[in-house]
Amino acid sequence: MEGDQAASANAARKEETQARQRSTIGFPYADLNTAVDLANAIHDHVGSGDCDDDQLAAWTNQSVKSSGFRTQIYAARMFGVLEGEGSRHRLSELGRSIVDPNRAREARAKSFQMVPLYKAIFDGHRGGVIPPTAALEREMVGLGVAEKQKERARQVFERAAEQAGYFEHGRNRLVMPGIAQGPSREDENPQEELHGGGNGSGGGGGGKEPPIDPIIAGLLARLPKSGDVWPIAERKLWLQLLEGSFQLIYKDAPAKLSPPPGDADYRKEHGMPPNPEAKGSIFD
DNA sequence: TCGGCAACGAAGTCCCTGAT
DNA sequence: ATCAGGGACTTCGTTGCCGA
Repeated sequence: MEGDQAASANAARKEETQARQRSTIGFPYADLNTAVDLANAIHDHVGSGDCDDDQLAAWTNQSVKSSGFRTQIYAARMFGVLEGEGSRHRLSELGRSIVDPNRAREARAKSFQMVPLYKAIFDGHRGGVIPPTAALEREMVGLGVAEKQKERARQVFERAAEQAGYFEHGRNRLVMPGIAQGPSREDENPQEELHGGGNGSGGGGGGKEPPIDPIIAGLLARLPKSGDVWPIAERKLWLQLLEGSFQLIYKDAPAKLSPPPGDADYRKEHGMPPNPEAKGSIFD
């Protein structure tokens, strides 16, 4: 009996474990101000030198073992403010800028875009209006945030955007704060500059528009090679994500100019031959 | 000496709860 | 509803042991 109970407990536990989802895109669980606080603590005590967990925890009145402290360290590294190996920490170049009142504004703006999730959202809504809460959370899930973390991710995102100055033109608009734009390479891709580069598909911020939106690039990167096995269900999911991304990235034509024609209507209107394969949606 | 494997610890992540 | 913090869990890299 006890064996049965243990077995069912194990089964339940396994089920629970399988339900547990991990995010596939990086985002911090603590906001930008938290990262700046850690940076200030290091700057105040050792300047550009390094310190260890114990010291940093003591300076910020925390316990090394608390998960809160670890979350903050992780966030500070993700914002590109701190760097180091293991339990040693020091200010990164960006961290040194962020504790300098003359450069803090620019550094905060750059830090915000060090986070892959935030950069993807920023690039996806450049010059446009960000969607309301529920839609924004859905978008985050689409970008790789775990379903159960979407709310927390959105909350931290909003705080960080506020703290980095991206909401200066209203909370529904993500606008890079006005800073003197130099020709430096760091402006074009701060993430590569400070982390020795990722694998490139998400890059392309800064002055120029990227040739392909990072969201689309991310989806393309997940496309299996020709000849690989790719189940129908997964293909549909991929196409749905692509469709959602298009809605997110591209503006629709003004209603007056473009009534929503069906494929047949559209072809007729534009003098094209009828599509022999037309059977409704691409998802059919 | 080398390769396989298990144990262990650190880092990263998720979830829950109490406070505001 | 949101925030803050702690506990618990998963993942991954390292280390040590053992047999070939």
